[in-house]
Amino acid sequence: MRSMENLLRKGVREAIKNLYGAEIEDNLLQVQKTRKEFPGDLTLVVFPLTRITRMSPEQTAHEIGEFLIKNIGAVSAYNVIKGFLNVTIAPEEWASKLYLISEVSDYGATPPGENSETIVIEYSSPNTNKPLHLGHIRNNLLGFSLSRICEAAGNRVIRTNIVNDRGIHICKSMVAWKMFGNGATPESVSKKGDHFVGDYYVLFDKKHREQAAELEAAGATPEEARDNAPLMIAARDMLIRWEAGDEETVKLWHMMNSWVYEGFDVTYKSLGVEFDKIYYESDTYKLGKEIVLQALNEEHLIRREDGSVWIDLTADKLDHKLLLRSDGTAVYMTQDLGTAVIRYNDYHFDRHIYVVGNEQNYHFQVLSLALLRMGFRWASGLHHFSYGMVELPEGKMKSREGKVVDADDLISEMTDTARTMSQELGKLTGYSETEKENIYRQIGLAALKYFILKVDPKKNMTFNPLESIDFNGNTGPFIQYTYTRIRSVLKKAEETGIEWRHGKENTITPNQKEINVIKLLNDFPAMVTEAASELSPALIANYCYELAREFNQFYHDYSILGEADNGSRNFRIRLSDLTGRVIETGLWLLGIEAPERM
RNA sequence: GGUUCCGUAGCUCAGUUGGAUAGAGCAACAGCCUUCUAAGCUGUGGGUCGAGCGUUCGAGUCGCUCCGGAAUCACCA
Repeated sequence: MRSMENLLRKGVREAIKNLYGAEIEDNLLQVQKTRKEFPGDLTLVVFPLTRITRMSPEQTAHEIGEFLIKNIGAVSAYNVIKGFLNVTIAPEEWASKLYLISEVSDYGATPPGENSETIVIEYSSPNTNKPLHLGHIRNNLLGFSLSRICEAAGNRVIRTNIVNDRGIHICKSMVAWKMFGNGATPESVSKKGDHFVGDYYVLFDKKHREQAAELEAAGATPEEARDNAPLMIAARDMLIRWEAGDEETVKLWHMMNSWVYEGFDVTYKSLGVEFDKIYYESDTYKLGKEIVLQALNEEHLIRREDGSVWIDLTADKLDHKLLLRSDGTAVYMTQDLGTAVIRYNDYHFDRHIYVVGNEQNYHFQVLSLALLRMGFRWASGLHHFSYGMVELPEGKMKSREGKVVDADDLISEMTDTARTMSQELGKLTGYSETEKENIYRQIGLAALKYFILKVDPKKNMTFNPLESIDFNGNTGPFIQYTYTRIRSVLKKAEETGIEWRHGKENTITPNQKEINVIKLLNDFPAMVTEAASELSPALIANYCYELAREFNQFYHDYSILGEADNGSRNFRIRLSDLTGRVIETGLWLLGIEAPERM
């Protein structure tokens, strides 16, 4: 549509010049799509022009309309309603538009060029003490989709993950395993490694609360009880030994982390997300400390009497923020400083996008400012992609209390639902069980992914585990279904030996349903660009839905292969083919697979 | 209390730099399969866009003030 809009803009510009002898500013030239209730394709908002024309909006619109009809070939009709000039583009123009864009290879994607940016995207960032849950799913899907969208918009993208593999929370599951595990392993109890370790994290919390309750009953304050419970002492003790490099502790840490990684790999694989480079906090926190100490020497920071190191951000309306503890150990911020510097040295990125929940808005404000203050100018390219939380009807998810929607469980439930539905419909005859299972998986995941990605990332979303995610209507499977219909038509066309690609009839006058689809197809490249600049997978998701819906109407009202006129039939096949390709690309940008049949 | 974000149909969500009579899906009801896949298509009902004031020819969209919800403001990550 953009190219058509530009055509109209140019025409209006000429009209104003010829009729009123005036040049017009861009912001007064408002061209938009015509709303469905009104006849026409594009609408010029005339109100802003009346200042120049010195006539009523209606009169202005009529004069410009007349001029367009006479001078712009593509414009076939116009009408005026109030201050709106609705312009109809000749159906033949849409037809030739389709021929044009259907010949473009990788339609919608821009290859990297001179002006391409290098963008590092960090997402996922799990803790290695518990399995992934629905919140992580949102993070992973957003991050992965963003990476593909940025790539399609012509950027070089590096997908990274920072694994939070050290700290007191990791030690908690280690302590619990050591004390209550009796040497069990994921293999010995046949449990996925991340779930296995996560169970000990939950167990730690349970036992710790029991101990704290005992201490409280014996007269301790709640804080004392929490801090002095034997398990908590053991965890802190283990952290100190870990930082000191104690051999036995480090060995245990390696072993338990490797269990978790094996589990994560399975989940990442079934979610279909990937990374180019994985960073570990245990590798980056030391550099963070060095950077802070160096900046301290250069007088960017403040050292208090107790030895702790701070940055003063009151000038930026923030607070004083701790960068190193009084005992010299690192905090969360310290390691993020280190990670950012390592990444810049690795990739010299133009932009660095952190896909992290909105609970950490403050943290990332501080991170950028702190780096800038320390003289790292590239830190202006840091961007916190802040997304909303996924909540349960009863509130926030809590791993420690086991109140979570587990990622693996949810994925397999989605597959189960897809299997049940598909078997009821019974359309997969001729496929092997393996092929069928793969399709169930694709459909189930599509439902889940679309459900999450269609929502504006900024907004918190509620997930009710009791209400299943839909497979009909505005859903991922609906879009996939449209794709399979198209594939089915194209396959049949091929089997029948129709050579539709050679047809380039210029005599086609498309009907309204066809035009509606072409308009949307024509929008696709602009949608990808916009989704990249807005960082919004939701734009792509909603676009795909709209396209699928529009195509289904066309599909319902007209026969494609049954069309008697060969030119018209070939045109419809071409339309279907491009729609299929755009849907496939659109879904790909969302990380959703497009099955041939379902 | 400070800062940031959110509030649109019973539910889940769209709504482009301000533009026309605020749109989808789910749920409810009524239709459409001897024709390319009915996970589809068509129709009906459902709204003081949290409230008010302001800016404007024009406000769901911008500004201000309230109301409601969330996050954050740790020598936790």
